[in-house]
Amino acid sequence: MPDRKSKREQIMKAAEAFFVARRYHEITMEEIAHRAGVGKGTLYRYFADKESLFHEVAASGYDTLCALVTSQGLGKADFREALVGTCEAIGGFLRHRRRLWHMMQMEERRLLCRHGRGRDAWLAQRGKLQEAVSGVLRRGVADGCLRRDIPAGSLATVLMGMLRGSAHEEDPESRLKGRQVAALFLHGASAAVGKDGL
Amino acid sequence: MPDRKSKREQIMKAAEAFFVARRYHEITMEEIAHRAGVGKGTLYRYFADKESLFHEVAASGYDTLCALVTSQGLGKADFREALVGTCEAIGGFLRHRRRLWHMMQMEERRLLCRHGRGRDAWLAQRGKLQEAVSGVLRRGVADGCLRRDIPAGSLATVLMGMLRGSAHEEDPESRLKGRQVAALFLHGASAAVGKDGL
DNA sequence: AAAATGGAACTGACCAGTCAGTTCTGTTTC
DNA sequence: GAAACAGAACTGACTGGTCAGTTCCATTTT
Repeated sequence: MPDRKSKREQIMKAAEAFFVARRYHEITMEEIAHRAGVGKGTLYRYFADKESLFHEVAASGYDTLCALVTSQGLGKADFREALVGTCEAIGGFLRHRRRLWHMMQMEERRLLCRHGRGRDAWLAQRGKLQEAVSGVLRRGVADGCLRRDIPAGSLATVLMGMLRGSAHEEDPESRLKGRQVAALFLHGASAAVGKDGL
Repeated sequence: MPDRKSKREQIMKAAEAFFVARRYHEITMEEIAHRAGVGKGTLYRYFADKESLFHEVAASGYDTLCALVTSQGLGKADFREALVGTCEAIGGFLRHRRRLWHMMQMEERRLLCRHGRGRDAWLAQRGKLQEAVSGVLRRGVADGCLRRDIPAGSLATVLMGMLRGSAHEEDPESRLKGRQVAALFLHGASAAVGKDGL
């Protein structure tokens, strides 16, 4: 039945379910083991300790997110399509896996206070996402669609903030769609703008 | 010397210093007591337990933030000034007290998973901030400066996201000023915009 | 003197991580 | 094909340490 790799994933899945719902110190390894359907000792055959397990689950979120942006954003030929794709990809992730995102933030905070390999590896992964989004925007600059006075990196950070903000909205009615955020990002909230915007 | 109220603040200040730097379970009440220059027993004369202490520190962040927006944003007569003031106030807070903000996020997550008075009180406080920012924007709508097709509340959420995003930028060089974020919010990142933007 | 405090000592709950013993799986031998 | 074997994978009871919260009393403050 499940080979080694899939058992690892099975453990991570169980761990994620708990870690995203409660705080680190409120989760016991026993619970995780139980949910994963393995013995407690088995956890330690796959992960060095609780901290590593937490870290790996958090880090996996970046992998998912990067893959999404790469396929939905960088993959598109037209800049506007790429922008909307990026917004939809990131927005969807933030909406459906909000708690995982929060877990990533917690892990980030922990790592950034420290120094060394763990910190650098994390920053590298975060940088990859930043780079992917910036890549989409740089194409917009090259196409003459985006202003040149603000670096693409800064624009990317702001765009991601907008997406995070709008994903934060509880009420699905008043939550902006990816396309709307993209339009807002492009043309702003000023009144002097056509309805559709893109 | 210090009266009851100021000793309470002294404890909260010490607690904040620890809680923003490490995780909940990594902080001991003894450390906090020591840093605050009080006995461990005394902590429990001011706060019911560790959880309450954490909560009160986190909640105090919202008080500060609301006060800032009210004075720097809602206080201004002209909409554009109010917008810039709001951006600078929130941006400054997020930059200088980033870790406190993060602590607030953690507490929020904890409370939103639950039900009852704690949750409602927190949402009320968060609502006050949202309301303050929306208030500034509603004035913009009334003045005809802002588009009417998106509710002020949604615009406020997006604006706060932009501010959070730009405050997140480590490098002070490439970090956008409050005024720039305001301009970006108003007119977007599209190339068809004058340099200054406001 | 009454109230508040510092801080040491204590208690009981809790849990990460360990390890001796068990089960599973694949291989070799007869 | 079955018996014997090897060792990897797994298990869960156990241990040692930690820490929140309490209690107590000598000391300070009001």
